[in-house]
Amino acid sequence: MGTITKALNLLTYFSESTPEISLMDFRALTGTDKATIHRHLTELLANGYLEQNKSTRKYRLGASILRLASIREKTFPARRIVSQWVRKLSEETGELVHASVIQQMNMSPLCFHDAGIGGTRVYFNEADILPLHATASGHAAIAFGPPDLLQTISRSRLRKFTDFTITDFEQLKLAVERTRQNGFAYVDQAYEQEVCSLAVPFFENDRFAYGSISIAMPASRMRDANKAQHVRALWNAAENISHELGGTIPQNLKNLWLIAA
Amino acid sequence: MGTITKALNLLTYFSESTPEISLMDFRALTGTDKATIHRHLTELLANGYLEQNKSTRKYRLGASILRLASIREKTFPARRIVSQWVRKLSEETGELVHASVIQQMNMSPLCFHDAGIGGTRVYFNEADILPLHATASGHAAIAFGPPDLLQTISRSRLRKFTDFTITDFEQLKLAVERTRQNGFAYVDQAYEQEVCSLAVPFFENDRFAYGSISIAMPASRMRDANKAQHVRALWNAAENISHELGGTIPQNLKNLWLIAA
DNA sequence: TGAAGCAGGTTCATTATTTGAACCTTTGGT
DNA sequence: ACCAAAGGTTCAAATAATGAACCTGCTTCA
Repeated sequence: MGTITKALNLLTYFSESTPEISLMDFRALTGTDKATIHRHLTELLANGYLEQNKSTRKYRLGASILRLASIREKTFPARRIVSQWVRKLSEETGELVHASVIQQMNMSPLCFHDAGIGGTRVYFNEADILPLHATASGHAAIAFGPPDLLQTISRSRLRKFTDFTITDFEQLKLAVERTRQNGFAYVDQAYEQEVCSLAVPFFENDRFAYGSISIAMPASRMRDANKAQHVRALWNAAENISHELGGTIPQNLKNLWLIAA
Repeated sequence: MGTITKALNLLTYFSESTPEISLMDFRALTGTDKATIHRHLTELLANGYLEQNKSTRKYRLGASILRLASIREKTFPARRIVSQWVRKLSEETGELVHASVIQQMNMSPLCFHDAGIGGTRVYFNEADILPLHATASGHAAIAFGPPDLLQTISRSRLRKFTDFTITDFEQLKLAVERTRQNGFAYVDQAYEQEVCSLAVPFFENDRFAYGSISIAMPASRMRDANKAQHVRALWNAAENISHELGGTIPQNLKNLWLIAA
């Protein structure tokens, strides 16, 4: 792991519940020597990726991040585009909907929306990163994303989150194959207990998925009838998102969708 | 300059007008060897700070930045707080208003708003970083911000932007002293031709300025009458912003404002 | 009040990582 | 099918990152 990654890794410890972190906190979190951490923090500070609370000396995320986020959204408004469809889908279905993009070995959430009609709610934290092997989002990404994803995953251990989590690579390959044939991913309680989810990929080019959009719901509310309905709604959203992102659904996948719908 | 800074520096080349950059572009921009740049880009890519356009192989800002920005705004909503006052001030005065935070040797813009009533408009690019010595924002920051700022500046050359730019450190010290005594900064066409600006600091603690809020206007529209009015409006905005950020205006500065108002 | 404890921050010799010239590979144009 | 240009990789040389030890300033408690 290079120095850059080590430094950037420090930023990932911030979250809604942990907005400020001290030097010693970082040492406890990372196990690295405090001199090293301090130098990394200083450099991040100098570049505006962190700010320091002058009285507590704790660090928080800095203003440079906002500047960059603003540039990205103005020039490649993936979040804005995706979020309107996520919201629409959530309001139509009454379930939690989220969209995530492929990042290395994980799915990084772009946005989510919970219309929250039902009595039980699925918890979702935008700051969390989702594993590829244990979520419908991830399966959709593996099935329709960059072809090297599967191979990359094969080199790492598959963490067990629940009793349903797939931890065997061959089984994962089967699940991915099923996803390819169905044109959507379905994962049942493999990441969180009592939560199952559906997902389909969206595209910013005409080759590999850029990310996926997913409906997560309490297992108790999942019926075959609404499952088919949800999948159709997801396909529709994915088509619109891909179009607005300047991408297209690959022909073979599109055919699948047309036949099934 | 450490490796981290070199890598993060690559991100600063992105802007609204340059949303995608290729490896060779980077080489031309930085002058560094392409192997080095490539490794840096790969590491930024792996951490989601960049994404790669699969067809052109060019790089663009990544989704991790959005995630971090979202966390920062949820836990320390400086931009949201500041932007409402910036907007209000712009609408009241009909001029361009912007707020920036102190970052190392520069001011990093948080947000701006241009009510655009006048025939001539001041151009403002959110992605640009403002020099401390040549802008009212900067003078306000030096005068009321961390005490080491002046010393840091003394070690670097003061770049000449226009014929009015202060390039002599002693002169800058005088201008800062004047700013301290007035309780606001006034800079006349020192950064851009025909643009002059007023600025006052705001605080997120009770010691040193966190940033400054500024009105920029065509030199032709600047009159002593509206200047006094603008300064009062800025003071009011700075007081409100500081309060919402959890900071307070230091007593000596507050006295100045009370007497002058 | 003053001594101890602790967190933040700094130094410097050691060590490991970054670096870039040269090389290989892929892509796009003619 | 070729060439040129850009993307990407390798490996010895050089430079920058590392962490134990040290310093400093703040808080706490006898």
